[in-house]
Amino acid sequence: MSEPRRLEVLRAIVEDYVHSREPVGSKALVDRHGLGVSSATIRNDMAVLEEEGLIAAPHTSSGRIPTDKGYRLFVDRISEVKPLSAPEKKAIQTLLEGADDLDDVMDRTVRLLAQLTNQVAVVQFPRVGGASVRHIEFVLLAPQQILVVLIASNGTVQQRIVRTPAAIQETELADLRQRILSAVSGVKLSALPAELGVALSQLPPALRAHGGTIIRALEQLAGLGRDDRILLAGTANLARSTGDFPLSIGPILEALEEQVVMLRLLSEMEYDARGISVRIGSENPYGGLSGASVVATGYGPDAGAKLGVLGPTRMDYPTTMAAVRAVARYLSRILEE
Amino acid sequence: MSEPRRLEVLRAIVEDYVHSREPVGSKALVDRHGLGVSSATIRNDMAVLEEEGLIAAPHTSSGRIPTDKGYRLFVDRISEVKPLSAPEKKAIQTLLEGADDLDDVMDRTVRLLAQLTNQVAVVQFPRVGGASVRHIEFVLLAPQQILVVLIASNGTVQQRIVRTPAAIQETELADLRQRILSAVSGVKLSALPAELGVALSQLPPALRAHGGTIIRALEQLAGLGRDDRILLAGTANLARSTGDFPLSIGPILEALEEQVVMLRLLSEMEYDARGISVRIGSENPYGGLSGASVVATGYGPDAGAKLGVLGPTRMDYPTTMAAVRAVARYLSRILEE
DNA sequence: ACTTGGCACTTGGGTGTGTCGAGTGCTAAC
DNA sequence: GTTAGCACTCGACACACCCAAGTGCCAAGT
Repeated sequence: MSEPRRLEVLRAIVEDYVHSREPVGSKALVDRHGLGVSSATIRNDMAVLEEEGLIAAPHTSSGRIPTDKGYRLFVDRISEVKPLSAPEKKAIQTLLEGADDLDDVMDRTVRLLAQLTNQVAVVQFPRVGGASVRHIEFVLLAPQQILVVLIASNGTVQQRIVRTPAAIQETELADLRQRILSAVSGVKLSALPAELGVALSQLPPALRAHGGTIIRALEQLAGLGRDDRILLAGTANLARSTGDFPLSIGPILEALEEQVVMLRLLSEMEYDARGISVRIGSENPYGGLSGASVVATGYGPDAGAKLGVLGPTRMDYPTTMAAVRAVARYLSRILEE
Repeated sequence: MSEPRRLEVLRAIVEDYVHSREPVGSKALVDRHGLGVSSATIRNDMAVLEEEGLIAAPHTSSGRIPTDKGYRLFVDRISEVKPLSAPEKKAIQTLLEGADDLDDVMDRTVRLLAQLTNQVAVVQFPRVGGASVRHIEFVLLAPQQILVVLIASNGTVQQRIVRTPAAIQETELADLRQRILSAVSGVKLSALPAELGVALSQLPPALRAHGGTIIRALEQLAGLGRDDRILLAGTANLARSTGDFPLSIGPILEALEEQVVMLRLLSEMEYDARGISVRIGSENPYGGLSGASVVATGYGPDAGAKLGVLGPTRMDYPTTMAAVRAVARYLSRILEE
């Protein structure tokens, strides 16, 4: 009863189950995969695998299906990420290169990923934390209304309209802009709040009141910037695989809709040597997502922003992982320019 | 066999079916609703209603369910929009007033609507077409890179970064801004392209090249503004009512994901005297949405932007219509300030 | 001209039974 | 450590059956 063969059996079970959706028995295994042993031997192997908690039988004397633990072992030790085909790579590249806007790039990416994997795709907007301040602009819209614009070095633009308690002069505003801009130009967005605090304390008292209002707005722009936005695509793919999910897909849709949940989910993933993170079924922190798996990875300069897909536990991990990795790479490259 | 009673029967069938989900029979009708006649009479009425295509029997000798046509008659002639309860109104108001940002308002609105109706809520961002130009700003980010910002009177801000073929001076840019702004300040966004064309032709030749680049960007900002964005909430509500939809919910999720489809859908709705538009089942143009009904209305100054909910044909129309109308009103009021 | 009671008929759903096939676990032999 | 064989277990399916709900229609009543 050799160890390598047992792993081979597990791999075969996973692969068969993934594309038949049905419990797989010992006989079917020896038929489909040319293992050089008889079904009885496989049965013995399967008994051991079951004892180890890697596979389970839905009911007495039916075939076996992989457990979450079984998938985990499969992903970690058995499977190999299989590279995408050349035409696929080509398609990814041309599609992403055709985008003009950052919004457009992200939109195309998420759709592409959904289509490629036939699952729900999730991408998080690039984090602005690593970017720095490129420009700041204040525009007086009305005596007590100021448009505050913050442009980051990665091309993202944040804006917000604030009301000031008292009227402010155009010249006064220009002065403020000059002072604040010179204080924070080139500063990393993550360090912006601190620098703004310093800048505020150095303002002449006459400018303090309005300066405070504006600086608070800037802090918000830097903080809750675009990096807390996520994009979804392919939710319809969930419906196709009804039955793959133990419960209904309701809780999953709920989770997807709650950006906060998804953000936490993505940020909590840990990355293995291959740079891809997989959360399988019950490994997911949020209860509604047991029965679902998440395959994600980081992208961009410091891999700070995340992107990934969500699908049934019974998913084709090698292909999915390949697609996720490939899309992340191409996206990183596009964003670099 | 009086006409009024037949309508009463139809109403009773719709109401019963809506909250029992089961075909309703003649006996159950006389029991639950105190119609002063026997079940045999009701049967005769139902036979007529069936002949008129207002109700149908799923199989021989089972109860009847309303057809799309039946719902239509119900909505048009029988039902009354029932006002929301005072606490509900209060809740809407306080929730919406707590928002600070336009984005925040829209986000709260769509969630609110989903929760109120237990269905999928859709809101379209306010149209900018009716709004006018409040301010224009050009920011020189790099010698050949200009940030173009367009602020509309309704508070929406559009921005875009354009590259110019040749370097441009700060002073030159300020001059351009001055000329263009004075030409289009206060102009309706819908009329902006025309006015920009005039402005361009009046520019001194030296400014033409850069001016053209910038003006093209402005045109785009005015055109494909925020009004083509929609927000969704409550998709999980679809899952709860599996079985209400003849097919799977897949096509519906697909349609919801395609902003273009939803935008067309919303814009094509026609509004009756009550100002609320209802599309029932097969009345929907897009095939994937047969089996679903849409209740929508306009909001904002000229009711140009739309908002509504999507749910199973078997929905509680009076309550849903009331909720949609109420939310639209409160939203309009909030946006006015 | 409606309304009503009565009755025969239809049908989906639930239940119980029997059969079939896939699959297991175990034991004894190789 | 592997294999063949065998008894056993279930789920899935088909079939028969009955029941309750409901209809359609007819003849009688108002």
